[in-house]
Amino acid sequence: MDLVGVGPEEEEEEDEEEEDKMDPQLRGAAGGSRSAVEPVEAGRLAPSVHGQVVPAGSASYRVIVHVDLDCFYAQVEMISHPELKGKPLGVQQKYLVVTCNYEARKLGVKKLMSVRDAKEKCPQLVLVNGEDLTRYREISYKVTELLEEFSSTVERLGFDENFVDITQMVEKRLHQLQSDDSSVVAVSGHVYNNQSVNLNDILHVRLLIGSQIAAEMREAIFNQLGLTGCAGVASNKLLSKLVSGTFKPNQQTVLMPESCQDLIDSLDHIKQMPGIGYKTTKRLESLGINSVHDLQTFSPEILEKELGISVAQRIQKLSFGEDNSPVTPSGPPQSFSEEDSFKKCSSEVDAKKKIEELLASLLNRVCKDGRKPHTIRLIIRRFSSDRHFNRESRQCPIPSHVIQKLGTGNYDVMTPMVDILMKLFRNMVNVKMPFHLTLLSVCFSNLKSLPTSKKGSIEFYLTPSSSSTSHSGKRTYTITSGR
DNA sequence: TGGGGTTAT
DNA sequence: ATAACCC
Repeated sequence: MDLVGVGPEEEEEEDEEEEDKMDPQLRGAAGGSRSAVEPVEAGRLAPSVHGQVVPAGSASYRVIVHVDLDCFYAQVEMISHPELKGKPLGVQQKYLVVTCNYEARKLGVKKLMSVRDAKEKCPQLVLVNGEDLTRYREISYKVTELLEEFSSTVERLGFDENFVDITQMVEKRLHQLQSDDSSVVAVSGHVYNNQSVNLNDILHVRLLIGSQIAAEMREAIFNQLGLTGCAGVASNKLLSKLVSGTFKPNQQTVLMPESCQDLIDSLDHIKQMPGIGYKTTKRLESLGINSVHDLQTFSPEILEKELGISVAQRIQKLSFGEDNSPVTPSGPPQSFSEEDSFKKCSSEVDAKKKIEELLASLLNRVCKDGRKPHTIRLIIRRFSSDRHFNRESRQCPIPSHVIQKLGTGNYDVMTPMVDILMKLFRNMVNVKMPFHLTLLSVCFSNLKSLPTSKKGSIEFYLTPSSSSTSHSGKRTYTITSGR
């Protein structure tokens, strides 16, 4: 029989339900007798797939996985403070609970709830301060680096999400399967909509292999870093992201192409479509567009006139589940920033103190990175009833003599930097008039690697010998006087 | 609403 | 420099 389904009679779903009720942290702490990921359920690869040649057009068919860590900050805090495990835990920034563990969610705490509301809902809630992102950032990059071992094409989205393009890895495994006669194909985790899987369909087989790779990724993240998360496997970023959230904590889901329409129909408002933000939602609503179906069927011409051709075409494609944007490798960060918000800052002296704090942390970070920033920016938020839209910034190049001093602990780099920042400050804020700021932020950008030229390094004075590589793989050199 | 990030204009 | 998007 060529059709191999993932039927409800197979025990996968029941297994998932039990896992859902378990605390992933407790399970991890219990001695690791269980895997972090769901069991695999196997079916024989259809004979017809064995000899199947990869169709020419399928080069454009990608396999993307979206990995989404469960309540990331709360997980990091529970790893740092194991005594908090099992208790309802919230991570606090100023007077907000920015995220919380599942114990707290069961008791009614939501993300971005005010501390007052959260304590009211859940008096036993334990709160830890999460304003210092250092540990979160470190662990976040460890996750990305782990995923980069699977495929170098990893794109970060925030601290807790990654997209990985595994098309090539899937192709490789597919060829192995096709040349190996005893091959067996299994799905790992859920199939969206419980759709039956057709092992004669090469796209289905690719996605199943993708589900296995996703399981391996989650297993590696759990084993090496002690973190649990969800994964979604699909043919593009949009769909992989949407499908990763369908079974929630610590589970994974694969989307077969036939269920694409059902997945996007499951959104009950355009606001939930990644890529359609606050502003665009407001403008779409004013056009009477509220549902994904509204957007699908709306006149493209009118939409283009209203939003511009770029946004209009992009979001209308999104409404059909189409997203051709590539997974763009994030690499090292493009900028470093530190910010602090507060009730009130209304004097230049006060601002200078806060700016010095932000700068000191930033210099530390930039020193560890090794690259040098060539641009510095100061961002402020003035007191206003409209909290959202109200940031201003000034930036300028960092003078080269200051750049040179970065990373060398010898000279004081604080003083010239603070001078620059205070000039930017006075450029934005008339300090002779009363002012009321509620946020200050300093950002380093335009990061450049140290001069890659060998000039000044020992290699500049050496020249590769004619038999340029030895058996050990090391270069051999003869001494020259420099070039 | 926090404390971050990105790309496009 | 700002505006939009993401978490």
